[in-house]
Amino acid sequence: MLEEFLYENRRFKADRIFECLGAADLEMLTRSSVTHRYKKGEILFREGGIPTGIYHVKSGLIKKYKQTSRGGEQIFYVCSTGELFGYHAVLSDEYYPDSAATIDHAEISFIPKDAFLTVIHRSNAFSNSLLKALSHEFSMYLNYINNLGTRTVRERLAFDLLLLEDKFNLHDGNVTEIFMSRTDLANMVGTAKETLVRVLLDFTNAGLIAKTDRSITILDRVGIIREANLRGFNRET
Amino acid sequence: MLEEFLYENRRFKADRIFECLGAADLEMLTRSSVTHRYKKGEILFREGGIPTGIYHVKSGLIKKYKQTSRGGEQIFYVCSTGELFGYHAVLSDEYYPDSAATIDHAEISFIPKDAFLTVIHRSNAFSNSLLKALSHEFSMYLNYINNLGTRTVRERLAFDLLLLEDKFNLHDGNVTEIFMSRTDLANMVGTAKETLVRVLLDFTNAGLIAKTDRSITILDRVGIIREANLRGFNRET
DNA sequence: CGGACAATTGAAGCCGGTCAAAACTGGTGG
DNA sequence: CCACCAGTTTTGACCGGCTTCAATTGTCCG
Repeated sequence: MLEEFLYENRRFKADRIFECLGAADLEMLTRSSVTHRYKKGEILFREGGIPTGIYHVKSGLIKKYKQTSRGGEQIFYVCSTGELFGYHAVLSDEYYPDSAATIDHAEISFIPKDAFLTVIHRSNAFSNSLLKALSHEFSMYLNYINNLGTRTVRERLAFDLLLLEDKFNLHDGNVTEIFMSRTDLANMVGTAKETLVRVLLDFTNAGLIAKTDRSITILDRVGIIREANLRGFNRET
Repeated sequence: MLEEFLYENRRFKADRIFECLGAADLEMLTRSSVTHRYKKGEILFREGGIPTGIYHVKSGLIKKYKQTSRGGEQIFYVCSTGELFGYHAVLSDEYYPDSAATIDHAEISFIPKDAFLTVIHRSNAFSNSLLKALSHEFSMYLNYINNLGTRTVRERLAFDLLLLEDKFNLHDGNVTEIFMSRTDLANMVGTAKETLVRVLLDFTNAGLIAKTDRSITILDRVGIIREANLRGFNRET
């Protein structure tokens, strides 16, 4: 049931979305795309900016966030290898409603807006595939909202650690170290840095995790799941 | 800027979505739809249920909500006249991720899944129109998440009152009374009934609103906007 | 070896949740 | 028409999770 939930938290895997495309369309996309390397903390786009294309994560993690009134940032999603992002604004033909930045070194492809839209207008199958994917995404955000509105910091942190472990795991099957600054993690959980640190200490003392300054490793997965208190989270028949 | 935000909070207006349809497709939808009257509190569909079609609000208000772990409900959207709902689950071909119930008496049309999907597969223009609408919806939910995660109960309540006034206003241009139970309102703001009542009292004492038991009227719109503290809410250049 | 930044710890205070009980409302049947 | 009941709204009191402010320690890097 946790696995099921983590699955729900993966958005557009490019492979899956693109697989309904014919060879010509697929080539058009790949041919017009450009790949770049980014350093930690580079901003790909900002709230209010004009979208010019969509992004495809080759490696690394990307945080999607929104500015808060007090100057902080609220991270509401983390993209990992294979995921697409930045497509909402292109599709709705509006300004970006959020910002995106790298959490760490990353390699990202950029597909220009025109190519993307052309393919959409050409292929109804692609449109429908996107529709399905977008609709699915909603249930994910609903869970997020539920999470944010009804759970304690402790529960949310436990949950986010599981989620991040999953995201970081995608690189290779063995390492389960979570590299993320305390600030980013706090912004993701939706709490103050100080509170985050204290709960992390709790978890460490309870033997649930180990933290080596800039990385966190889950030692007792079952224990963390217990802390996340996922009862009644998803649809329970 | 508030207006702009309220605009963002309107989802699928059926008229706008359907206007790209040809006569044949449009007729197929209207012909196969059925309209019913519902009493207050009737449930249209539940979390985990199997979707069989989409809904179109003729009159009345509908709450969309998710069950919380402690048996409460978290309202994350209110549909008013003209809006469509229940389409996400149909599009993504999954179980309902949320529930929908009437807030008051309502009249609602039901369009069977098959008819809806047939039209989608037939019309690329319709698919693309939906894509655009769905994508737009995301920015709305992002704002909602931002709201929930970073603002006080007081601010959220003020904001939700403005939003509800807008929703209730759709019936006719003059009345701006908000009919909603304290419980529903609390669930919408994301707080306890008791807290909600206290803040409402505050607002009343400050002359911002008037409450006659089951209804609330905004007296000082500017004052409420100030309480909502919308600075830096949306994209600010 | 500093200097800047990140992480940690401490202490105080408030927002908001929870529990419990009273006041009020509308609806119902005698 | 009135008394009563069930559900909702309101008020009161208490407590605890989190935020905030401030200061200290730790760490990376030029």
